[in-house]
Amino acid sequence: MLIFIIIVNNTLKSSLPTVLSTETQTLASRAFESIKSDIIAGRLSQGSKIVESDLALKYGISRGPLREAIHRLEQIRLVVRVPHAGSRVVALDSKMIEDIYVARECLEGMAARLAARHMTGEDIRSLMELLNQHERDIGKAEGKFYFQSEGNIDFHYRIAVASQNRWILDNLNGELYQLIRMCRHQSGQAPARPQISLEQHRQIASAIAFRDEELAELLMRRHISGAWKIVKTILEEKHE
Amino acid sequence: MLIFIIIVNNTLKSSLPTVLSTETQTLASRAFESIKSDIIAGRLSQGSKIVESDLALKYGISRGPLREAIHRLEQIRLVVRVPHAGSRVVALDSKMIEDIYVARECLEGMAARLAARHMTGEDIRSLMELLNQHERDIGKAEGKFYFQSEGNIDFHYRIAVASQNRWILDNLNGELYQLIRMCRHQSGQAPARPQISLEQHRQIASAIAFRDEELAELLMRRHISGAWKIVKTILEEKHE
DNA sequence: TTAACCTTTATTGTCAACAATTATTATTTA
DNA sequence: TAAATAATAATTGTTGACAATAAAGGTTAA
Repeated sequence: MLIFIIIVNNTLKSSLPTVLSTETQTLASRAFESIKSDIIAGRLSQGSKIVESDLALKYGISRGPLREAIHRLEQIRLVVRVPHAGSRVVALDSKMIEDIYVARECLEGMAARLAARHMTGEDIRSLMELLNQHERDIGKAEGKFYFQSEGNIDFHYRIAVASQNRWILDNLNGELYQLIRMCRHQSGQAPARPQISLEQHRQIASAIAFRDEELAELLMRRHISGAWKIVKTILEEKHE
Repeated sequence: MLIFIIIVNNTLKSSLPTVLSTETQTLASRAFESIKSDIIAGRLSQGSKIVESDLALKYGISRGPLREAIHRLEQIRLVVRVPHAGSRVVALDSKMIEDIYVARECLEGMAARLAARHMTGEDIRSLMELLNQHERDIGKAEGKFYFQSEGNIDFHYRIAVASQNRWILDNLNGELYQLIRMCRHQSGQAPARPQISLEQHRQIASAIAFRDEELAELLMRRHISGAWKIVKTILEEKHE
């Protein structure tokens, strides 16, 4: 039996499922979660080879459930696998990151549109409150990119949930956000322009409050393509 | 090393990977393909329970690779699985089909935009030729919904490929198109308004040829949301 | 008769050994 | 010395048996 302890940070309550961490019932699930966080945090470095027996030993389980975990990691694109030749941690290059941002742009744009359609008044109030919380966090925890970064994803996650579209939600939460996190953990953390980002979030929330689907989608798409442009320049600088 | 063989049918050359039939190397892959086509064709009916040992016996393999096949089917959403309780073939309800069409709308919209950016002159000529072929097919094979239906997906597939975005391509080709096929195979085949559909495809191709990204995306989104409206009315009629 | 509990059965989860494949190294030959 | 080839080692794919869990059915008590 394995017990997960949920640490509630009173200054920043996160609604992300990563934290709630439903006490997983099967060895494969637990291995999946462990390896996933190892990859995202960079403890398993990009492009490094994954040997089944090694990892099985490391986690104290047999190769069966570990294989299942790897297959699931392959699905969410944290691992690439070639038959008979083994699997490696994904290596994110510039093109791949661009693809991720472009996919996010259209999916989250649609999510914002649907959120404007489906969110209840209570949902919207709660969303506004989250943004206020973010504002306070920015003031307090200057330079603490981690919290800011998670808070950022938190906003986007709420929109994705509010879309009430399982495909969109699963894609964003199951694959794209993970890779964004991974990307940040490695390339010197966060984009770090919290005020601008917060302001854009406020505009999106406002459009949702006014039930302006068109505008909500438009603003979200701009917000994300803008984020990509910044990431891109950072990557290009780094490349020299 | 893996070699793809493209079989060219002279009356209807399909660029779909379903046809190129990569000679799969592993038992799990073969089982995956077999079960997938069984589900899509309705030989495994929606919502029916999947018992590992039964299927293993049926395909003459052991439970190990069969489990892997089921996991992969779960990823592409043809199967839903609950831990310790087994897995069932997905049961498509109206809401789920709507979600699929909405996801398609934004992903393919973006794909059309990107196609307008990336397609070469040769690509565009080939696309036009495909549409001419479709026109001939409509004239010839009246009522042969299968060809029309596959031809329809064929057009969309080319756009997705031309987007040069792996996420978008994989999502469409790996998950959404499969479910659309499945949906058609069951609910009395095709939407059957080939001329209108063809005309809309022509408009999209034209926008791509003019490198009008904005228009290409707009037209594609209309095309798909229009298709959903028709499917929706059919479903509602059927429900009575 | 119904509800709770226990027993049985069917099914999934896990394991360790075996087979097949690929990568590596050593050896031979030009 | 370099290239090609064969032997070896490492790793993945596959199998059948065993353990754990959940569903089904029957039994007992209120």
